[in-house]
Amino acid sequence: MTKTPAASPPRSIRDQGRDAMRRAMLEIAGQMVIEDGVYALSTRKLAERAGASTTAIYTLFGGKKGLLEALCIEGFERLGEEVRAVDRALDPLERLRAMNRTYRQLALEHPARYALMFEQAMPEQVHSEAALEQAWQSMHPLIEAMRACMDAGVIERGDAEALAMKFWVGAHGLVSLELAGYFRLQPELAVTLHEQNISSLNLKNSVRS
Amino acid sequence: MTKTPAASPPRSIRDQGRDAMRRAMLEIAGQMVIEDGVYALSTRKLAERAGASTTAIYTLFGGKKGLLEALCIEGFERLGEEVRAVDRALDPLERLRAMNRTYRQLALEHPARYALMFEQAMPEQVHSEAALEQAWQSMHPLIEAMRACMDAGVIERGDAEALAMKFWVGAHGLVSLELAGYFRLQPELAVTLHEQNISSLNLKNSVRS
DNA sequence: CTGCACTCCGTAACACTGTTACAGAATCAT
DNA sequence: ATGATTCTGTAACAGTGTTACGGAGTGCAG
Repeated sequence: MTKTPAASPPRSIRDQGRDAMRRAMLEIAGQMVIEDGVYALSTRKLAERAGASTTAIYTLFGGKKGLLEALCIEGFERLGEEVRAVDRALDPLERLRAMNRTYRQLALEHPARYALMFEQAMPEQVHSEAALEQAWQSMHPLIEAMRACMDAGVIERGDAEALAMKFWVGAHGLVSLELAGYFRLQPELAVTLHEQNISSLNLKNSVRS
Repeated sequence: MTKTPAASPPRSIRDQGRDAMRRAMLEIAGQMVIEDGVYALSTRKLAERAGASTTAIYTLFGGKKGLLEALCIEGFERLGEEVRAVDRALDPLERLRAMNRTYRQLALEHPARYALMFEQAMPEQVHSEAALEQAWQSMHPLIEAMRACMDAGVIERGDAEALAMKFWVGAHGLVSLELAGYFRLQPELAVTLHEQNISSLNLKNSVRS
């Protein structure tokens, strides 16, 4: 029940309006989260700003949980895009570093959105299969960059996916602690540890940029 | 204003009762969080279960934020104790592994408490200096174990604190993602990555347990 | 174009939440 | 014992997510 559509392309006029409304609400909701945090996002305020009623949220998203899940998926889409958009002309290893910076920057810029994606911000919210799939998708550019490094000979050949995963876990751990405030007293330590996280990939020696 | 005491030992009868009440409420609140999640912890329900009124929470903790912060600090205390209690007779490296397992197990056992400690579960909740200090304290046994490994010659000598930090960041990243459900599809991957996290410390070769 | 079936939306309500003003009770210092 | 002070319970306020219920709008047959 309350299954979110978006499966087939919109046909009727109603569905067009419905889809537009969905997009608009998602946009506004995203803004609200970014500006004032997850807890500033209430069904009533969102409905008011969108010129709709709270009921719409239930028909469009199936409640607040569904809304948050949609926001989560959207967040991963954007993350994937941003990471993928990192300059392809860069040196492979440098590109990896740039991706790392992008990842961290995105998280620090919009902590609330990051929290929405990586923590279960709501009661018993379990990330849906769709969200997990999108998260996996957003990691593909990283795997690609890892392969490029291997091809270029700056990283020892091996399982690119596993290595990307390891790298991602490290970066996430750092960002997560940084967002929670645990590097507040020594901000530059975070940067150092990020660099270490890159170094801990099987870098072939004599490579320094 | 509303500064939480606990600085000097309780003197008057009032303060004794006050302190007992504080402990009791903290205990109950902890149970509620562990059993039904952070969002099941409401000032009203807590007051009811403790046989008090919501107002007490404000005089004892300074509101819900203060209550959560107290829970957070308590969580770090317990974490520190559990990690410190890992069998000292073990092989140093094995002890490190055991600490890792304890850490992960504690997190998986009480995810809500872990989230409380490492994510900002409430609106604009910023971990207080006291909480950060307690978090740092809870890491000391790990540093100690790291030094033991260096003394035993299984890990290359170096900055034990920095290495412990690196190790902790990796473990936290893994646990955090696991709690968020990102290893749901491949549970044993988490274990593998934890093992990798240990291996990525500067292990001297030919050491395998 | 007319009816009919249907789906959606707004109003208003319900049961909650955190927080606090106010007055009464309990405790402390004198 | 008296006065000052501090705490506590009641009740209220403003805000939350959610939903039952009618009315409005759309899409499809005739």
